[in-house]
Amino acid sequence: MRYTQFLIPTLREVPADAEVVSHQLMLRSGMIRKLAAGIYSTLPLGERVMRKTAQIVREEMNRAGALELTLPFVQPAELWHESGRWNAYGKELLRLKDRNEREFCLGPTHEEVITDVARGLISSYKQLPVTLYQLHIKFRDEIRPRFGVMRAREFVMKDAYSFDADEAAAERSYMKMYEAYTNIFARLGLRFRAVEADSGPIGGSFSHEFMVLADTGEDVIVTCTACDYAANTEKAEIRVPDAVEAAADQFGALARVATPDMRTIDEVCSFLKTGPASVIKTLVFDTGEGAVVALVRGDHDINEIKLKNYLACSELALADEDLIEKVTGAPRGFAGPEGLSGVRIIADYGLKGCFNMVAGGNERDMHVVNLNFVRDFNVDAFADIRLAGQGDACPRCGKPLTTTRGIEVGHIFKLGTKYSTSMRAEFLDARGESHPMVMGCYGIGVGRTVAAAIEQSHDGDGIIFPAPIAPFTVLIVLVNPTDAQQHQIAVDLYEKLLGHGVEVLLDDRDERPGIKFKDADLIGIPLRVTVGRNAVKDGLIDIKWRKTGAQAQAALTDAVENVLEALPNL
RNA sequence: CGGGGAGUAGCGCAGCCUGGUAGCGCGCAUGCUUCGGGAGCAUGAAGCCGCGGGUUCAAAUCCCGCCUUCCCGACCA
Repeated sequence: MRYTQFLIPTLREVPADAEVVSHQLMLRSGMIRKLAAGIYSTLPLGERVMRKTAQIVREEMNRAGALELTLPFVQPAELWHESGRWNAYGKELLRLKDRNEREFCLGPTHEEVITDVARGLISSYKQLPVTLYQLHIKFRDEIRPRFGVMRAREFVMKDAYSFDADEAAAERSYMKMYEAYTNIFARLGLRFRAVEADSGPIGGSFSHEFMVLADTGEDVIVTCTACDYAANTEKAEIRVPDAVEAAADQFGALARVATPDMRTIDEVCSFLKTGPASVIKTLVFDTGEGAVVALVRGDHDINEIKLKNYLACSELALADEDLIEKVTGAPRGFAGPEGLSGVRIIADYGLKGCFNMVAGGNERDMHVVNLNFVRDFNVDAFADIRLAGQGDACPRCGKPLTTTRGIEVGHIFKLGTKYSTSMRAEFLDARGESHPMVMGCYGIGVGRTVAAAIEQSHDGDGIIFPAPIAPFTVLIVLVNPTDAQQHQIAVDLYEKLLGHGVEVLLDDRDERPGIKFKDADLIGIPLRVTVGRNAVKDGLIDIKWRKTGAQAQAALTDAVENVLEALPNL
């Protein structure tokens, strides 16, 4: 491709509304342009990157035996009523009506449609297993789109769905996808990690997220320093500590102290000259069907997902001021476990064995000190309800966990029969009995993967594309296109490389060299070849590696060979 | 939805407080010079000052309402 015949509208300045690096660089390099919040056009350069990424995904899905198809983007409400998600999905589902007032939605995911397809086509165990996938657009009306294509409302996704005759077979399909995903992200040249994840409202027995490791990631993941345990903090378990019950003779005398206007753990701690580990954080939650009180140590954070799973409730939110007051008799900031009645109290394991604690006094401007379990208050249960973090014990081996940040680029779920049951997607087994198909679903955000790659691989000058997804492999900078000799040399090289099947971009613009070099760095093509006065004078070209900054000179006569040799190691 | 910013040329911004012919830098077009890391000079095109209402002789500027957008939070495969 000749630069003058392509369209790469690079920006010198950083667009004001781009915060994260990948977003800035995708705008500056001319890959994307914003149309509306969370809605982007993909420009020719970005399109090449997206397609390369998608193609790798496609190849690995095919290799795993999955079959590509395309499902409708606009979906009738009836299907969503069948699965029960028309009401359950919330405002993220963009609903619309056609000219006859029939209700539709834009597909945020395609379980309903694929299940409908499967029940129409599959009727016998002989047709199973089958995994179907597509690469196309999703729309989710996110509460807050942000970070460019990382959290867009409209985005390209690969979504796959497996159908099996039984649990064991479904697990094999799941493992196949797990392997395919591992291959995909490895081929894309990303540093990533598969982690155990919460399966969320979709349900199902287990789930893994594929995380690209990057400091700017939205998700925090914990990994074990000793074994291979890794999980999203939403899910990460904490080993139940060996409880050492405090002896009663260590208990101090329970006392109430005035703590005027001190509502936060920090305020109370500095006032009472103690540390947050000696405080019981008392949180009131609204489950929609009554309040629940959760207790965690002051230096710990509640994990609402764990609490929600433990309580097995469908809704869970921090209580508002009114409910707090109803439950504790005090305004926010003075809740404590002592003297509460008529409400379930769940305490985190981290509080086991703690004694002489500080907690709210359930009265305005009052806290209690030397509060002790059993003597002063009781709980309904101890459970693992806090967020795992640096130094917590690994649930598998007990060694310390460490935290890193990641960007979720893929997620695989074992769905079970949730959709096949509600939508009656059934097949006949060898004995003629009817069963719901056992399903799995598997997603990869293509745009997000590209953004994650950039997030993970860039420098102050611009993008450093991993070679497998680079829009071009080689960029020839023709320093002075008005010099006929230079021009001829560059075009010769360009055509020879094209002849070898190399994806080459020839920068034949009549621009100053500085502009060309800056743009070259910005758009991040792995290998740069400079044809300038040295080529005319001495028959030499310069080769520069974008990733390492390494440079080499080559004789014109060996140029093609030298470039070809460099390609496998990009 | 709560809190906080911002909407003025393609991009980045000033002007607004104190009302009076809409500016700067980059980019774009043309010409000359230049040409191995974002050149110089000259000339030029380009604006519904987010939208609607109000105050005023006069509104980018003051007042009211709305929209959009970004950030933090809540939420979220």
